[in-house]
Amino acid sequence: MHREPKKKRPNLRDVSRAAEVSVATVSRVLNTPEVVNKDTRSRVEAVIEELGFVRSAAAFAINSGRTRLLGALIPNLESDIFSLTVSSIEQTLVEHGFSLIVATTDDDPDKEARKAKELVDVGVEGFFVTGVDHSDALYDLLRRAQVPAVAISYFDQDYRLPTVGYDNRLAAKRACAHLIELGHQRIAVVHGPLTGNDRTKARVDATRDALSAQGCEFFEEPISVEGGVAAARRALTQGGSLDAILCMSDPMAFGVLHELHRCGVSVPKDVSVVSIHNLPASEFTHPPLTTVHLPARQMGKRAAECLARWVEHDERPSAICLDTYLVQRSSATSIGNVTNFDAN
Amino acid sequence: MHREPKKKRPNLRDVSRAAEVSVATVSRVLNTPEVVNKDTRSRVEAVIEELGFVRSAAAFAINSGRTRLLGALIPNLESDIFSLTVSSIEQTLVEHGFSLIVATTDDDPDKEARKAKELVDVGVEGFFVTGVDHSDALYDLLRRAQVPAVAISYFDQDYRLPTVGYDNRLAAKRACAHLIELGHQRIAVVHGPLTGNDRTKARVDATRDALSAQGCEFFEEPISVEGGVAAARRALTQGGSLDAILCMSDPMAFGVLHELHRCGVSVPKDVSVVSIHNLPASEFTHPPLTTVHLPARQMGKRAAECLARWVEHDERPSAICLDTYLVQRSSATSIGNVTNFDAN
DNA sequence: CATGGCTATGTAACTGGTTACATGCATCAT
DNA sequence: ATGATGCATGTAACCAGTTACATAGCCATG
Repeated sequence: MHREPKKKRPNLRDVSRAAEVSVATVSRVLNTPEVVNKDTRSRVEAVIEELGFVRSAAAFAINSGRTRLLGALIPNLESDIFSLTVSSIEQTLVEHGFSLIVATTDDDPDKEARKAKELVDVGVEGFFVTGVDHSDALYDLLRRAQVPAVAISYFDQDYRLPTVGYDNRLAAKRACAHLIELGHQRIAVVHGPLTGNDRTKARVDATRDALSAQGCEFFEEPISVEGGVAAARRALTQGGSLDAILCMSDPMAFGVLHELHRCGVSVPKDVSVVSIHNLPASEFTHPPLTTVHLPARQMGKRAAECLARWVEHDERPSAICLDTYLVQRSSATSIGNVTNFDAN
Repeated sequence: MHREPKKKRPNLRDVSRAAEVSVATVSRVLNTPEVVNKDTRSRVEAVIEELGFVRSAAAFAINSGRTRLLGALIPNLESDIFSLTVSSIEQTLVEHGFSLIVATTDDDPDKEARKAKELVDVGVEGFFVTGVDHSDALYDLLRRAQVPAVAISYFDQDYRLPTVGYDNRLAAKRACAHLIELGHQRIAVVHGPLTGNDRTKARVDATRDALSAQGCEFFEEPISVEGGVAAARRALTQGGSLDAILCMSDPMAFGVLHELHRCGVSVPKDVSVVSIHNLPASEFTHPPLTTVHLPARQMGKRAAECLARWVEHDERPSAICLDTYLVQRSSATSIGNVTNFDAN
């Protein structure tokens, strides 16, 4: 009763009939109002208003070949790691007149390929994918559907898709360099799963190289605060004595800090903690976290601009590498007043 | 050169020609393969594969009237408050074969109406909106476009749209009741902007009622960790002596805890802190945060199910109220050993 | 052998818009 | 009076699919 009987949505023909003009004229009122006579136009507009006409997106798309839809394939939305980027992508795309479909993949290439297929099926004109490890099915789809895609969170000049991201190896190296500079020798490296996550892989690889002269042990747990707690617990018990903990991702560092505090380990006095990401929350941990800044928002913006331009003007973008830099706060300090010998 | 000349995507007619069958047969292979002869089918499938045919989403949509797209209008994605819900919505929708377009509104009803228009223009079959304060333009659009919409993060049995959420007033009352029970008298209430945010409004209203017997002062800052820091600073300086701080949202509580710690105020010994939301991070603050749990994930799931069913089976859902409950951790304690008189 | 039913396929209309081209008509210079 | 120009509008084809209906071939039944 408070909901009218839901009659069929009126279409262009209905409007043209009611306004006693041709469909072409109605279409013109919609698309190029300036070419139609003022009186006719207002009459048509009145009818459109009266009938509550809304143009069918599908019919528009079938003619223009444009859906103004882009899709983002991201591991998840629950962590700030990606929600910041997605947020930035969405805000930037609006300026270019695109809407964004989000699809989560759980870092599973097969799931990613399936979701990509669904995105194509609903008509996206382009994609964002995360990282550079993807299933053949995805590449195949991109080729067949001729849909542009840019890869984010990673930089690789030579990758088959344009990448917009940062050098994950370098980011890890910056963190390592800082720890080395501070004189740390026994370092626990806390990281997320290596399968399906090329970002983590690259960082862990670079870390292994950079810390080859130091003693370091690796602890793998899920990328989450809980994961950080678990890793810290393991590092504390089985890891013997530690100078520092290096986290490959801020959420894990939050967990590490929490667990160290709970165990009465003082940061940075007893153990230094350094991480990678510089999420907004990292400024407000106890103590504030020293971490390598990854420009998540900027990356979203740049990637969105690239893909928008690619789709609109058919200009394939070239790879973009964004800067990372260490943000020194107070969770890491020199091994300090006690034995501060350095090997070389 | 590494990118083929981008010839036009093959269509149904191209396939039918190459396979020497009619368009109807190709269409049948796509939609009801069981009715077509095995040999014919495999021949057509081979051609589809060979030509790299992908069916046009727009053409499919124009016939079926189905786009399988839903839209979510949410204030922002940067905070866990919404990203948890959106994540849950997305995961649930996949099971129903829908894709999700996200659009952020910054709690601005006009921006929301504009984005809603864009969503309709790209063809969504349904909406999620946040809260119950919206512009007339939005309601008008929903009516004209005949697009179902459910409102989340809020419960109101009598609202014009079905709501799937929780009782924000009750959530605030639970927090207040806890503080009263613990004997707190001088309470600073930290909250986000009241304009355009009905959730905050409802909570602040309920708090004002519940704490009418206590002394309480209100501090408005942006809903963010920084906002919490700013609010705590103001509360500490201009607020005189305080028993407790009640935060209307966890991110603000994180800032409050941080600032109190920085100022050497011990929680909960000197000041108790209670909040509303129970974000995943709330378990890992210092000290762990006592907060009223709002079922963000569950809400996303339920809302997604409602809207999916509404769109598919034309069953308008009725409002759903999810439970909230206090999670006691260690940021709030009885006013305790010192003067613990209660008025009634 | 005609009839009926079944299966597999084709023809053409239809979805709801856009748009190339045609037309009608007023204005203006010749 | 005549043709050129330009504006406003209409007609019908077209986009890429789906689908109602028609048809053709085959086998079984009476």
